[in-house]
Amino acid sequence: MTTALAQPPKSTRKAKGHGHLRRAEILEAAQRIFLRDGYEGATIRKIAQDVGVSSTALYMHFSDKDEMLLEIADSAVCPLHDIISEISGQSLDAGERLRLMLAAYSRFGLANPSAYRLVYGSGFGELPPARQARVNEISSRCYELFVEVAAELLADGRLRVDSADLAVRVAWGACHGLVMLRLGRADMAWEDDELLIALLLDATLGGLLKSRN
Amino acid sequence: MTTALAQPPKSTRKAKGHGHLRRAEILEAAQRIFLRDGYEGATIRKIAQDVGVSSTALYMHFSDKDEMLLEIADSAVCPLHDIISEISGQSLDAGERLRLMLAAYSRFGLANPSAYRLVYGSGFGELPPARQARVNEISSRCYELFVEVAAELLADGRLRVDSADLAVRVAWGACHGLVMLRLGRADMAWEDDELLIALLLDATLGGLLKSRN
Amino acid sequence: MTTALAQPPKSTRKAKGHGHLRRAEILEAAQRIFLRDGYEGATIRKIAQDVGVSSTALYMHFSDKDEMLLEIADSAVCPLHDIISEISGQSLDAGERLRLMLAAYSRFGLANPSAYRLVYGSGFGELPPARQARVNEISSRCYELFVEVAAELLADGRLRVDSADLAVRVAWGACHGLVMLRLGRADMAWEDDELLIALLLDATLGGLLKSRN
Amino acid sequence: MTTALAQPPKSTRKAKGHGHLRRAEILEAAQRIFLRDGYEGATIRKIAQDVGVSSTALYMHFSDKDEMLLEIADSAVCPLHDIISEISGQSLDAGERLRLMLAAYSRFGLANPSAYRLVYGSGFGELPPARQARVNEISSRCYELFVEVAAELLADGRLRVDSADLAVRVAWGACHGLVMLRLGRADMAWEDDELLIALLLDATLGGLLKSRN
DNA sequence: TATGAATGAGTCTTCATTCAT
DNA sequence: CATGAATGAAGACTCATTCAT
Repeated sequence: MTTALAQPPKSTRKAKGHGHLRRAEILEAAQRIFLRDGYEGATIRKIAQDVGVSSTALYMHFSDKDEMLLEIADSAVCPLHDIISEISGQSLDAGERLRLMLAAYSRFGLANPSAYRLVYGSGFGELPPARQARVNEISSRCYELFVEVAAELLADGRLRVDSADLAVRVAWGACHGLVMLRLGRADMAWEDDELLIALLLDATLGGLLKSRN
Repeated sequence: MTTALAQPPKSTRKAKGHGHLRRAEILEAAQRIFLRDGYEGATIRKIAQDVGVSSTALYMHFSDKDEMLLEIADSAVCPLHDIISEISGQSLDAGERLRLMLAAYSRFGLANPSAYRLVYGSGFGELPPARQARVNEISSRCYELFVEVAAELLADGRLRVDSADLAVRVAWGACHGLVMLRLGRADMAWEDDELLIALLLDATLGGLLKSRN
Repeated sequence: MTTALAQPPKSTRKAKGHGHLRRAEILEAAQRIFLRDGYEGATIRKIAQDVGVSSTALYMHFSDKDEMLLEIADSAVCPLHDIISEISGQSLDAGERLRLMLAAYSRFGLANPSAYRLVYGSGFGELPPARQARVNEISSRCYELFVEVAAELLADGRLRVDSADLAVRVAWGACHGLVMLRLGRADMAWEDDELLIALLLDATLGGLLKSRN
Repeated sequence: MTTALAQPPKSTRKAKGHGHLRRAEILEAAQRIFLRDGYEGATIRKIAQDVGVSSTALYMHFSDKDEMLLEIADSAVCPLHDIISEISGQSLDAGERLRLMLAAYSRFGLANPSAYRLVYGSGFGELPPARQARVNEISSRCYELFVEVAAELLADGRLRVDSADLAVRVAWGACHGLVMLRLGRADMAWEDDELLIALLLDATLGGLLKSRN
């Protein structure tokens, strides 16, 4: 998948010792902090200090705090999209494909809590509307892949509901919820992740798809 | 359900000549604002102004902004807990009971976005650990009701898995995810809420419970 | 003249030694600095420091930097308006009255450089448009008094031009220019102020008014 | 008119392969921006960007932002000085000449608000004293031309006052004021500029000069 | 019990300027 | 001659919190 945002200017790597600084370094730190402290909690100063430069320096590479968020969100889901997209292209039974995609999605969420939260965990007015819209757009990219497969299933008469969107939202929602709960309630003792995923997908997809015979 | 914190001295009459003011009044305003403007957006001053007192006055009743949050979270889920608890007490088939409880839970989330978010939407380190722990405790109260019923089902051999906890987490997770997605992605066109809930529960519980015969 | 803005809350004069602080004190300092350093140069911090309080403290009394400007401007011209208004009410020949009013206006400008500049010296985009509008409104108050008299003269057929506005603008402009030049070019050696004023008014009004016979 | 500062090395060809860049180009852009956005609004970065070079590059030609200002002020009044100087050289009646010069001066101010303001609108401590002195010097250049003619008139016994300086200051002041008012109060509805100028000069010079008979 | 006044730390952002290259 | 990267100081403003009263 190609991303409009994730193209750092590949600037000449200057002498490290001198404190010259590149986008990537900033992004890295920013991601860490964004994900640790949330959007409001991630202040320019914290990020700058974490990188070891002045706050002003960040403005050389990003015009805005929001621009950083966007780029981080973007690069955070890129791998996820790639994984799912790859599965989506395999020549497997559509039902199986959807299952694998959702499993991969959930697995990614569990394995990359901060990235996941950044993209899929917002949406409650913590972001200025314009930015939220762009995050939404990013977060929709996987959704669209899901819908493609679901549409295939619908066409084959294998969906128990009459809308690919509806089916996907339910399944996606279920995965999303499990991931969020699992990540958010670290205080609970949780089963093995794979078991959770399998169980959830068995249950959900079992109810959504007609069994092939 | 009884709540440790929410016991305002209902005796004192309001509109006392001097503007004497009680916890409850403040909480009420605070809740309104917390739920409207989010955690960061709810400033002490806004709340104080809304109640009609000085910011200082709030500190006479609450030691902290966070203490208010906690109490609000507490009172926000009280009704939810009551509803679910009530269902839990009905003499219905356990499977049906669980379904109704989960449906009521989801319905409440969809109908009370801010309250829901306040209690179930945190958990990513945005709160100081001690506070998060208390929110978790609050958020666990419904979970426990769910587990009770699931335990019943397990005892009756009607669970497809060998753990009431496991089953509940999957089902709860699914509901949680759908609610969060639905609330967070206002930009998407969504089906009728009842349809979503029904579909989700059909699918999920269908996979989790053995069909009674 | 009554002024909407200039009504400080007469707050109880707290123990001076304690650092309690009133509007008036702030205004005083703000005026000094506004007038010394211009609108852009008058920073909240400078003012606060000058008063001896934190920057935050200023926001207790004024919602805005602009609000301070406005209030200062307002109170700065109040006396001027009063003086001119008083002359305007005297039972003198209209021509003489106009002359006295303009003379008083010029005299005031020369005697109160900072106040004069604050109100009459802006207008080149240094202020945000909304504030400029309000300053303009303030600065128009004397203008209107001038026009009243000029209208009288016009009605009496004593104006060489057919518009009271036109006449006033020319005369006012001339006074304004002399004041600004005199104040702005401290490096030049200037004659006695009264001589300047007299000369200017002789010349200007001589050309604007028909000589009474 | 010759200017000490404005002598760019006209030899170097533009569009030199490497983007070599000369004072003149920078000044040009700087002037445009200074005049459009005012002193505070004209930032080094804007100018640099407008020219198409890095901000750093400007410091190779000017030591300071203020140095640029000075040079711009200088070149901004050059045309004005030229016009007035030209009139001053015509073989006309001295009274008429003065009138034409003042009219041209006023016309220029009205037609070039920012340039006018830059040179004649300062003088209230917004500039560091050293800079102000240099601006004053620039702004005095027209004044001197005025005085020359007034001296002629004085020698011919045609001045109603006994000082050429005095007469000029009054007349100049009047013009200055009308221009400033006209430019600064865009909110007022103004008559035709020529009418204003004519009226002002009729009145002022009428009072200053003895009528030739 | 309540308050008006005050504060210090913090928010994002912009500026003129400099340094090593 | 020119630059990209960086900086320190400053801009207005807001926050939760704390005094003395």
